[in-house]
Amino acid sequence: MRVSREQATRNRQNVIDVASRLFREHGFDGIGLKDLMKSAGLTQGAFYKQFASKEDLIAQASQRALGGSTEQWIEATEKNPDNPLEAAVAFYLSKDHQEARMDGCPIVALGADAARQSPDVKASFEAGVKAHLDVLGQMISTASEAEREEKSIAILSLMVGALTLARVVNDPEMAKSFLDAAAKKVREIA
Amino acid sequence: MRVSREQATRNRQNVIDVASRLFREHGFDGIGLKDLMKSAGLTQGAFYKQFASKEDLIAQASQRALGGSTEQWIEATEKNPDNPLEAAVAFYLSKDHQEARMDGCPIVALGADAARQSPDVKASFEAGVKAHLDVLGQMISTASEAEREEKSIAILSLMVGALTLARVVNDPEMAKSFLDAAAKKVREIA
DNA sequence: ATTATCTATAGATCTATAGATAATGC
DNA sequence: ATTATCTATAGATCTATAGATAATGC
Repeated sequence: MRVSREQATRNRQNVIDVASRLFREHGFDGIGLKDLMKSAGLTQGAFYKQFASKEDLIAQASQRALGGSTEQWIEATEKNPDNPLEAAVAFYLSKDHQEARMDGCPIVALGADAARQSPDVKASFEAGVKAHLDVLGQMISTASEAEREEKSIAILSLMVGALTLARVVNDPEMAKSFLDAAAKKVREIA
Repeated sequence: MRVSREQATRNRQNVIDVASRLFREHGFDGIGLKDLMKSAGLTQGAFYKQFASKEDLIAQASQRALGGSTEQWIEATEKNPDNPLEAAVAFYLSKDHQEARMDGCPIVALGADAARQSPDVKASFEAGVKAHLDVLGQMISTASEAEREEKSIAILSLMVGALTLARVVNDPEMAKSFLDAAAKKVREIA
């Protein structure tokens, strides 16, 4: 039954990956450790050798999710170096992203949940939001540093808010109008 | 034990009110029916004579919360008829609102939760979001109807996103910078 | 007679722990 | 000898239901 330390590390990383996706899909309270470990190909009993508590996993999975999200922004930048912001808008404010909660932005998928969590979990989100703002800041050409920061905050807020609104309504056309209106304003701000 | 029909109606309304607040505080999955009914001064056994299921209450409490939120926007308008948008910004993008999850905007407090719920619950949110946009639209002086709608969407998105970001970080100064940057951009958009 | 609420409970699920097992790593 | 994972379980909590109770409303 015992596996090598290397395999145990891989297992732990896999649990964090799986959790970062399942939490985004079902919320922190919407998925239990039994189902979560099963999705990672293990049983519930293996959990507590790897993590101190469910909250510990929540903090680590949040960090992982935010890191992956920052990575997505950077990839968008690299895909279109001449107009990185346009590339970011195209992926973030898209129907695909709206429907792909499990692989999408964790700030939107788990923002309301995170606001109720411990400082440890919020620390994961704080670091992730900072990283997002840094990446966004590099996409903006502006005069002063203060203006760069303000614009980054406004653009991230606009995009997070629009995707949130798009996901809480039933009507697909209304959702699209939220994403489109936000995209237009992002371009005006930048 | 039995109470009058009038009292039963009052009890049901009270349960919906209490739920609309406790759900915002703890999330739909973060509070059980036992604690919820206890907070309303009843026992769990009384629940199913009043509601078909927990999901039924979630839909009704969401509708109540969104309605109350729209009401807050209208009150802000009435408090400062000369500059209603400034009044709305002052209450929505404030430290008080950031800290008052239980009585604040349900789109921010429950947006991520609502995205995972049934069409019935999303219908409550959709109607509420529409009402918010209508109230916001009346605060904006603009040339065309299309522009009014786009601006309303952008402003609501910006405010929802900024409050979400403010609530997921630990650092109070960072939170304040999110609210302030959003307030500045809302003024520029309107 | 009806019914709003109560107490009690069924059956499922939750987090966390205990002890067994078997492979690793010294 | 150590330990990663397993099965099994404790104890709490979850949604939902059943049956008793007592006040309403006909």
